[in-house]
Amino acid sequence: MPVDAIIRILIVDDHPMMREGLRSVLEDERDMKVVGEAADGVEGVQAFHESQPDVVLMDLQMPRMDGIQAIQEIHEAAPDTPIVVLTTYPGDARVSRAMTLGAMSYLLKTASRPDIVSAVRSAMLGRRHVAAELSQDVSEHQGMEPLNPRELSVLRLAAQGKSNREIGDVLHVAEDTIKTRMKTILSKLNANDRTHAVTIAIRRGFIDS
Amino acid sequence: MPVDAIIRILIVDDHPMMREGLRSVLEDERDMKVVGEAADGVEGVQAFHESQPDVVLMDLQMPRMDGIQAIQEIHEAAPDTPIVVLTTYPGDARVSRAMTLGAMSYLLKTASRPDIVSAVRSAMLGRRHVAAELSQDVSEHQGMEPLNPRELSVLRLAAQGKSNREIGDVLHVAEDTIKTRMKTILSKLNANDRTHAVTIAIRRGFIDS
DNA sequence: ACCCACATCACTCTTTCGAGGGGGTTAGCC
DNA sequence: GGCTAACCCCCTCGAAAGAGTGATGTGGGT
Repeated sequence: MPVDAIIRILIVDDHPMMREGLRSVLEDERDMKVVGEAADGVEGVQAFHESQPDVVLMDLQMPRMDGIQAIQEIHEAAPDTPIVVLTTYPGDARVSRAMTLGAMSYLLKTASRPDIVSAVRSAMLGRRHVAAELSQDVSEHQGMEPLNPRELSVLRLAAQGKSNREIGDVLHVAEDTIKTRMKTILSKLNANDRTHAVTIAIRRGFIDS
Repeated sequence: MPVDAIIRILIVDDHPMMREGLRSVLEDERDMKVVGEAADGVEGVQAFHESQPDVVLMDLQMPRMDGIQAIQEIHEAAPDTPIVVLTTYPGDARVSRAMTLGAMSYLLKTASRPDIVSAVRSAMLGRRHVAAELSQDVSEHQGMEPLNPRELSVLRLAAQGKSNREIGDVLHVAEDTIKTRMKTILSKLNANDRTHAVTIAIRRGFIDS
């Protein structure tokens, strides 16, 4: 560890201009240095091992491996390295997942220069932080049961315009089983019908469109 | 017009780091100058009138006034000023709309430094351009009839979990009318059912989630 | 005047949904 | 052994949805 405690940072984001902006802002700080950049999750994990940063700035929504999985892999390899998520809002479900899987902070891309800098510093001190705009939304939904994997499969197929019968065929179970699942889904998401359920699930980040 | 033909640029994007990156990249070019920045559509239109740029770099998906509307207003005020859209992919419908309303080029945020610089230069020369990843998707759907305003209203209400009867009540028409509309929607979007239609419409950018 | 896109409504018929009940099996946890 | 979670299945029934077909009105263009 260097005496001057320079904070070594890895940036993972698939937008070159965003990386450019982050690099420029962070390197303006005397005690920060960007030691690596990556454009997707796979590159990110690899770059992490190569550059051994003190902090990782990570986007979600990237090609190949998404940020969630990259967070998981990096966190497993180095549980003490703080990961700061910096992304456009993808729904409370993804925020919760990211935080559960080891993210230290969660910022929106609308964050200003000081927001970013101070998030990195706070993360180095082990302080967890979630952007105010998010924390409300996340806490609103906390306590609600999340959808389990089976329910997610059913909902994804429903989103593709499949009937309960067709979903049953795909998943090799009876149509009645799908009906039961669908009822649970509607109840968990507080949805009026399957169409509403899909809308909610997309908005909240349970499934992709 | 200055003798050296300096290209004066306005950046409109709600992500400060993205603006920072763009500014840094563009100002590296000898003949380019960023003369204004704005964080939403309202600010963007205002900044346009104040700074009178030669080119506008515009994000869609912004608070207050979105990029589509801002493009429209700027294009009405100054039809000769090229507008370069720079955004994450919001579906072919929005690309088409942006281009129709006066955008000169359409880039993805995954665009690299040279992509951006050359897009600005091309735009100055009046060359229309759409990122390759998009043009395929857009041309695939071109020729297909787009949804008209009434159909959009119906679909939006369906996405909220309303039945045909309820949609009819809201729009003050008979349930049968909604059924007819819904059939047209399903046919236009090539959807199996209303749930599928909503998924497709969100993906393609006809409606928001 | 004619065409045409848009909007509205009606009637029949079949299928699917979703609400409401009722079961049952594994597997792991303490 | 109890307990819970995640699965799976069955039945009824009324309310929707969606396919098919046809009709009327209206405003804008040419």
